[in-house]
Amino acid sequence: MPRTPQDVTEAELAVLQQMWDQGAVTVRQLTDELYPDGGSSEYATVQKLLERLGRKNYITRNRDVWPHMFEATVGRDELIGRRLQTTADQLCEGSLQPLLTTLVRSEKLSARDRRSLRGLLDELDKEAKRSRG
Amino acid sequence: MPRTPQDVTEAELAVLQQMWDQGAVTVRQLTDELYPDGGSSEYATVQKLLERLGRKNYITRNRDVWPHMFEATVGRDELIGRRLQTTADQLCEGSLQPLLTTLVRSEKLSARDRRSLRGLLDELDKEAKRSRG
DNA sequence: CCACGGCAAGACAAAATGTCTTGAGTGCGA
DNA sequence: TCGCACTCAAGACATTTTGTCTTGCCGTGG
Repeated sequence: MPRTPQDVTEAELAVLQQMWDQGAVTVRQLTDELYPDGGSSEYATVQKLLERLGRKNYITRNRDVWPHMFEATVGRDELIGRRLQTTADQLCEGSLQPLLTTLVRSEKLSARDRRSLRGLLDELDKEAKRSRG
Repeated sequence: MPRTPQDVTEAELAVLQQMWDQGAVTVRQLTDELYPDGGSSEYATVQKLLERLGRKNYITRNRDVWPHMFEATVGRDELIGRRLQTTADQLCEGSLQPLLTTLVRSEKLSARDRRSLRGLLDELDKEAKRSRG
């Protein structure tokens, strides 16, 4: 029963969050944010995390500037989508429908949430009508 | 940066799935299903997985029968809910709303899907009104 | 040129996770 | 009753993951 690693680990995610907030950043910037009182070892840690994120194609590295600048190539939304699909694959044979149902049923959904969801559905209706002709 | 273990690992999940399908089961039954050509060591593996699931309170063990019978105390839906919340916590500051949006956008919802979703929302509205007033 | 910081590659340690070993306990049939 | 096969329980173990660190090289600015 082989185990499958995480798409993005917690430490890697912390790096991504910074990039989502700040756009292109250097290793130094990331280190200062993530390990405010860190020394040179933490710097190397961030380097390693970036290397791993790079290997997974979740970021790009601009080598034309000095120091190198890093940027996320995956957005928060896309990562959310991946996680949802993973959950669906593991628990619902790949179907997202049960997730949707669970979410909507979840009582944490406020009246406002419901309203905005309706709006979203309206948009989809319009879109469907338009593309249908 | 401490790492947090998974709620239910893949192997543990395989055990849970069996229980969801079959209800109360013995270690032997699980082993035969999960490791069709397995020997005595796989049996022990399943035992260990059950022990860990038990420690997390995801199953119960009936010691009054021989051999012991095991049963899931967590449902598929509940586990889905936990996973969704985890994703929300990690990527959306705990809010489920972005997950909902992502789902509705990503899944190609048919007109019927949309209608049934609206119906579900109507129910929730009614419920809210009822409990409020 | 030289000190300072960035870069790269790999070593490392702790933890997670799937698996296995072992010894004792339990019930059934000869 | 005894033997036997099966179950239970606890812990040891191997591998992988993951966060961290060490080290040596390199480029740049003073």
